[in-house]
Amino acid sequence: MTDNVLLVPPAGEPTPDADLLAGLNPQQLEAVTHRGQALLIVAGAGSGKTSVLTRRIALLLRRREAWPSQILAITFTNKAAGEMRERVGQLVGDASRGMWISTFHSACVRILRNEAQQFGFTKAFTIYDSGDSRALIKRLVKEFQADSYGFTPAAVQSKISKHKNELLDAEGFARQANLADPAERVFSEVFQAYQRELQKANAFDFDDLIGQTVFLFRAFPHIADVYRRRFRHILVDEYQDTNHAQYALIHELTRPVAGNAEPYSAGGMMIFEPESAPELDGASLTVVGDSDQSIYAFRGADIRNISEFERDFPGAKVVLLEQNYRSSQNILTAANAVISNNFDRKEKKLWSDRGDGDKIIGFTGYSQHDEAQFVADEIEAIHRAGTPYSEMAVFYRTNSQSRALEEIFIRSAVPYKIMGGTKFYERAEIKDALAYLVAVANPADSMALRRILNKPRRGIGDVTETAIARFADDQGITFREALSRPAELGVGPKLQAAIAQLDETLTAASVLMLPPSGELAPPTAVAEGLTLLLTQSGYFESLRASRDPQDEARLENLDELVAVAREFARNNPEGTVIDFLTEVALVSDADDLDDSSGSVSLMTMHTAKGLEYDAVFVTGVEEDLIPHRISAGEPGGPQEERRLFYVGITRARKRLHLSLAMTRAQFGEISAAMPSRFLQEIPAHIIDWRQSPGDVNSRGGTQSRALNGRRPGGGYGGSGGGFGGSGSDRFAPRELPKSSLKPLSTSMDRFPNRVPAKVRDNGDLELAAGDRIRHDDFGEGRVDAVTGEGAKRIAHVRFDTAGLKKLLIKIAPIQKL
DNA sequence: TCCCTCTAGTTTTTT
DNA sequence: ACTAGAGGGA
Repeated sequence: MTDNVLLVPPAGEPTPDADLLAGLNPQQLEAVTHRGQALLIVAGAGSGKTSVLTRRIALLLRRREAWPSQILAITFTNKAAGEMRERVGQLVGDASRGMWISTFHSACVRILRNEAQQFGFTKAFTIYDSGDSRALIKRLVKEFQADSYGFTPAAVQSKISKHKNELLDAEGFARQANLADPAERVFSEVFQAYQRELQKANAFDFDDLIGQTVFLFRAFPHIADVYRRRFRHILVDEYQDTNHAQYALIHELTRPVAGNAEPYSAGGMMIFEPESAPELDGASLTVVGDSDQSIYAFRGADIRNISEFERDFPGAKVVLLEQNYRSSQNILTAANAVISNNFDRKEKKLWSDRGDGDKIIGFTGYSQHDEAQFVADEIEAIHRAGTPYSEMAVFYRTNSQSRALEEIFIRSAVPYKIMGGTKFYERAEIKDALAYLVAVANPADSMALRRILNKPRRGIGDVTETAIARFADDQGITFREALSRPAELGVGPKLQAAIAQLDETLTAASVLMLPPSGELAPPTAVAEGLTLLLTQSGYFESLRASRDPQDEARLENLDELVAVAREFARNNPEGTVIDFLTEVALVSDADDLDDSSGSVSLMTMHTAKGLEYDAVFVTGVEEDLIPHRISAGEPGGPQEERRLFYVGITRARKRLHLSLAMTRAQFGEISAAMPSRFLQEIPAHIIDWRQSPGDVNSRGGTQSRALNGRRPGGGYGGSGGGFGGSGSDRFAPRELPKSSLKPLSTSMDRFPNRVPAKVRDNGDLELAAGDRIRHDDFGEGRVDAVTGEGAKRIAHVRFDTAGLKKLLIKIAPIQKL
């Protein structure tokens, strides 16, 4: 550690801090100014917790209660960390430099890089993302024939992850495992082999980053003490989503420091203690959270961490923030009504003084595309009324739901951006390129080497790969070292040449990116090294020569990656390959949100946590989706789903739309969907149904199972819920027309907005203002105007019946008349 | 070793 | 509906 490690804050006149306390309500004020060992801020959605957290930090700095280097703030995403850093910076300026504001994972990486050599790793360790560890586990499952015990790689991976989150490592598991059970024994073997491979590859998986840090602290108390002395104020955001390992980490860090320390070395730096060092109190801990927003139990988050905080930290102060500054009252009423159905929760009611606001808008589509069309139309209408696209978001439960939305958005020329889904860094070509970098930065990582061995095609297959691995084993050298001795591998001359070529390429890149000790690589080294690797390996060339049209996009993606590397160099002039790889490994979906892009954001409700928008669309509000089918069987599942829905609702500032479809295609099959039970938990009078489930039922002529199964004894409109139609259209079961008994398939043909699987291409169809056109779904209309260029030309069409629409000329199902 | 065809599983959420 | 992976043939 190179930063200041002062124990006593510097003396000095406190700077006026009235601005930091201005505009806070009494509870917020308390949360900002309370001083003590432990503080729990129970912050309902939209209650200004980020503001409270940043002001609390700013006040500590402004009043000279702490050096920046004594502050550790943990957030859930890198984006949240960046935002917090910026906001603290705005309040106190340069004084904010030197703070650690990061995610659990980033903070642990930083610690591990300092201390890795203490337990058999090097500073250059790599981080395996889930895909990497899955690949490794897959190999091991095969090797140990664990599949014959019913273990899939996915199952093994999640089991290992669960244990690690509980701080049970491979050895620990083996010690307490029931070895009489062959399945358990084979799992234990795979677990141990997995851990050995990681260690051999000088790599950590995501869970290890946290778990190994805790083990490090427990095994080497003097190292832990370094960090305990350093961090005097620890703040944790989204505390309800911490898992056991993270909880343990916080506990380790907030432990008091024992006296009489010996001189010791840490992070390569000698630190001397006076003989009779006084015992030091544990760091002051502030956690912020809301158990109603706990949505990560599936990955080990333990709600008890927050619900039992007061027991864990006796004397803790608890502050409750209930006033909501984000949403209008109707939205909050809906949110409160929904969440109050969860039993076993502390009563908490959000309230707002901003008035009722608009009603919640409901819509039921015939199909998912119909639903998507409603969303697109509504977005256009709101946009025309003056709300920028970037202030709108569409949420869904599962990533696969984004497809239908995307198809309709493209056709309707709604600018959108999908967060998550197939992530940039998970694309095969990007992973390949990164594997090249890893192969240089961390030669111990044979996984990376195996990945690039035959990319591009070099004629190196399974047989040759095994030969290399065996040679390495026999000689007691690494996989990487084996590559530099091709002649001894016992493979043909062609293969020898190919291997030698790869070896040369890696060596050349290594010279460029990792100059001999002491020397600093130039900032551009990473981008240049990457280009060199991809060029000299023939990777670029093979893509360019390919006839596969997708390879063009892959080339573009790689260009993008090189650009990312350049950008990284600009922001981190001293950043190494390792730093670059670390950053890339730890970015998440929520991180690359670009608010200035002028696009509507599409994302899962999980990704939406912590964000807010003027207008929010929660789509697919159906049984089996939210709550998701799989959650039904899990203890606490439906309750967690309800919290997830609650999170979705509370993201909206002014306008909330809840939509669903009568039918939904999944696995290529169309099936009927039922309205979600959560819909009925919202008071009927605050929902304005543009088209209620009842409307669709009677008008569309489908006898929907959706409504059959749901009818409570007293019919709809009973206590506190139900699907009121808009006005006179109110749904009444007895009004169902006879035609409603038609088979589903017949009426299905009439469902509007079916989207063909293949994208249509109108070539360079020319349209001008005044032209008449016909659209497959919307009928005839007149072109008002044409905007945009080339493939992105957009026709603004006034349809005779369907009204104003924007269409992407190239792909819209239209004909000129 | 590569390429083609067939099959099976997929879609819960993620640092 | 789609895709990754397996398996068989060149």
